[in-house]
Amino acid sequence: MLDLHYILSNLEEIRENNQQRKVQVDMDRFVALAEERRILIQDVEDKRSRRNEVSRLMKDKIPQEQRQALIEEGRQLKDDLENLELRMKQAQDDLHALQLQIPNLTHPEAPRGHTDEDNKEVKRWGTPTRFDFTPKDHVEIAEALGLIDWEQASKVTGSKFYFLRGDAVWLELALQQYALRILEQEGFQLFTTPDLARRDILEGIGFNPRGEGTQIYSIENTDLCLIATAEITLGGFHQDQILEETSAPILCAGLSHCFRTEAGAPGRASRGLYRVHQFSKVEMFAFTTPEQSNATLERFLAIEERIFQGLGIPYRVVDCCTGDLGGQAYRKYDIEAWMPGRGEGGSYGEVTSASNCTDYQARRLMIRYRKEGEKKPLFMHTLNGTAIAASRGIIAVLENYQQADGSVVIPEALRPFVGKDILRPKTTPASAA
RNA sequence: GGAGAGGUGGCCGAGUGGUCGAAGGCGCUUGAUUCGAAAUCAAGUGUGCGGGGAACCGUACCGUGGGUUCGAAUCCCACCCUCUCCGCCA
Repeated sequence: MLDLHYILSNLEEIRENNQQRKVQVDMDRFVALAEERRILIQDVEDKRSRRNEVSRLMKDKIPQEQRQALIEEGRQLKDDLENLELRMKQAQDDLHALQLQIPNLTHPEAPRGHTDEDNKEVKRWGTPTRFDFTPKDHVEIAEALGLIDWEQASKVTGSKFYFLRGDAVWLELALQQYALRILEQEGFQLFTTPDLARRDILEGIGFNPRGEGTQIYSIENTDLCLIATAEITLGGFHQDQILEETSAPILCAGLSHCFRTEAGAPGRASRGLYRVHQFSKVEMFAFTTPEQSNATLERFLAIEERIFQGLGIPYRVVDCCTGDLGGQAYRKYDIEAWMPGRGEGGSYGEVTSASNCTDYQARRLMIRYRKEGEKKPLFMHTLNGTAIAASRGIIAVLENYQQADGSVVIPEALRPFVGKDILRPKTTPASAA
């Protein structure tokens, strides 16, 4: 959410930005509602002021006649207020709803464009893995190794769910541990977070849990939702707090499950683990001062690169264009890992995403800090970035490290956590079914 | 899940209808004292919203949402959360 007064005094900039970001908001209506709200607030406060005055007069001993007149006036004020307050609240709610639709401002260097095809590749690391055999995709590899069960999952939960089994369990835990170890070294506080959060936290972070096409599962008869990312719980952690400037940047790493309905995201390049309803993820989150946030985004990207370089997985970095930023982000970098089994002859697939949300989330969640010499508390900046999404990490490992005989070599960095160097197809038929 | 107690400012804690944005204490800031510090003394010290160039003025906020009343931190109702005991359970 952007600041109301900033919007009103920079209308042209906002209109232009909305257009760049492919978001349509009726700004004329916004301005009209803002004015209506202002007038109603003024009316309401005038009435309240008189009401307080009347009650102040009445606490002293006064002639019965005067008292009766004041009581009458008080009753009248009460009726008037009831009506005015209702209209004020309506105007406020309507304005707020529109305000939420207005996307964040955009970093001046973010590429302009409409779709992810306009994202700008800023870096490549490694070269796409070459094989002297025809590489398989992770679904086939996992099948041969007995690592993922889709069929039984479909009975239990329906499509786009899975059971990891056998060594895939170690692999998933290994990826999490590997990432968490690095983040601890980088000075992050580690968390495992709730997998659910209240609706207003989701909304504060910028998710819309209601309505058609929502990505969010809701829990019936409660105000809780399954989280789509630990960004939600970590960001909500400091809601309504005023923090010390000296504590910034606050770096948090959270492990959680992530749940996504994936409404309206069919087929395409979403085979296997690529797009699923549930996965586990280690997420980075930062609360920073405004001066720190740009550098912190670069730092997040550097950490993500460290993680994928450590795994020896080739990747490229893209600077996301205006149309692909989402509402909250001021700037966003994605890492796309090389996935040999993806598409025809392999392609890069998104594995991380790091965003600087500036004060957009903090304003909604009231996360502030006190700056030396400033009277008013200021909004913090928030950033989030993927350390490792286990599901896509598994894809990248299986596909890049597959061998001609169907086995998969475990990347050096993961071996201490997996407890083995190589995953081999079972030579004897699996007895457990 | 059952019984009881409770949720007040950065923290502790008083307050049962108007004199309460709220006593007192701690903390913090500034000043006095001191060579300096501690101790002591004095003053200040919440947030949002509206207006204003500003000083400031108005308004709201005592877990959340409703209600009673001319007037609610205070009375009533519902919900949420915390603590203690019991039950259940990983």
